[in-house]
Amino acid sequence: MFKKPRGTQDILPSDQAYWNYVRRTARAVAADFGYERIDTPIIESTHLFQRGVGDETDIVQKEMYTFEDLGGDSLTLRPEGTAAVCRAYIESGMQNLPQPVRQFYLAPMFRYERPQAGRLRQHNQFGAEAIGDGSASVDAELIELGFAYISRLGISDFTLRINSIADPAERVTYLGELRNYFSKYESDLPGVDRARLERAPLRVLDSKERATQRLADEAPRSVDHLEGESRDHWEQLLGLLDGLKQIYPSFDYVVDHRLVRGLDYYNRTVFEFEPKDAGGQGTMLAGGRYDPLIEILGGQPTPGIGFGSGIERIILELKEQEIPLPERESLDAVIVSVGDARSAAARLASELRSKRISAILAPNRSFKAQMRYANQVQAANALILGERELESGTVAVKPMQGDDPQVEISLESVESHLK
RNA sequence: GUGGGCGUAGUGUAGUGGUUAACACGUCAGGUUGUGGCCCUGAAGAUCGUGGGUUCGAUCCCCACCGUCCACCCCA
Repeated sequence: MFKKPRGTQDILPSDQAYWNYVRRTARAVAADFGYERIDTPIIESTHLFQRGVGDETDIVQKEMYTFEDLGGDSLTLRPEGTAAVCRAYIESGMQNLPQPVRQFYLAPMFRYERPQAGRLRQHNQFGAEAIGDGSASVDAELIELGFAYISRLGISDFTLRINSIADPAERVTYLGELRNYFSKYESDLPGVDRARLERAPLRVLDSKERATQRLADEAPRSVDHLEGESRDHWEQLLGLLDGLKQIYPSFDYVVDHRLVRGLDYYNRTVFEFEPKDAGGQGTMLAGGRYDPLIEILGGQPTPGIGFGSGIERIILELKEQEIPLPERESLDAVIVSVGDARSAAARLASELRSKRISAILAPNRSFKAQMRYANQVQAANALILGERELESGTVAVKPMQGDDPQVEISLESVESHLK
């Protein structure tokens, strides 16, 4: 028997209501903020991710679905959305559009990871990117967008954490201090963190080890190393976020000096939304500023900021919080036929559909079974067509949901009756 | 990639080293002649994840693989 590849999922009809709800909400919120949709290819040149995401990152080093096509080019199933959106920005000359260019995407991402709940090899992201404006108001806008999205979905009890990881130049000095600090306690550090200290000192900050966490709380803070513009930027952002509290009563944030991000291209603002009772793979939405990226990819120096949000994780949280979905679309009519009225029933079904009334034929079974079927599929009405109705040119309309009585109406008026 | 738990009909579970693997839900049929939802009866549906091994004999014991879940790693 064939099975779906490891870490992939069928989104069955029974789950589509969640997907529709989330995607609809994402599109609506994006529209409110003036973000327009962009779709980029599922495959990109491998080089784009090596350059954009960062050659040293885990994503590039060990999680990409990379293959050589028949022409000998190395292609990769996109592991994240930002690099491709930036590529499109450069390639399509979007610097000639009014800045910033606001775009969003709803798209599948691929990473060769070990699956877990909330961690898949193919997952879908709602992402938003604002490119071409480096001011703090854009940072606040993206954070507000993320907040609005999650809130409008009905999710509550989540935390927004923010931090600034400074500009690359400032980070050099900061990283030095950080390394010094942790080196003093090297003997107290668990093995994993000693290794991290060498490879990615920032990562030591968000270690899961208790001992490290205590040390990390007292570690030098990147926000204390901000200078000039990046300091102003940070302070403006905090002011803007405080302003959001006036407008959205439930808006709140915490500055978390241990928040870092895994992708190389981030600078300054980073942020993350996660459920309060977050388990291992809890992060619902995360992003940050990536001012160096466009230039790294060969464009003019252009600031940018964005976030990605895993739809599967959002849906897990919707289920966790038992958030009711808007009513799902149901059939207007199931047509039940008695005796040899079946072809007339088929014709009636077609006529209704041509008038955009949803209608299906009950399966060719006993009358009782057909009625049961109409009930099972939760149709609004059963339309009964038998010899009696054929003779009088009518159809019996039986409402299936409430206790309204069955009525007999002429074939011609069925359409208006159901509408 | 590391460590650990789990893997029995569509779903959720029970069960045993030895003839026909159980229950619930779901599905289908029937409970007479044209009316669903409740109820009753019956039926179909499982090579007990896959492949090896131990044994006279394995769904049950052992190993490997696959899948899934948890923690790490990483990240959305």
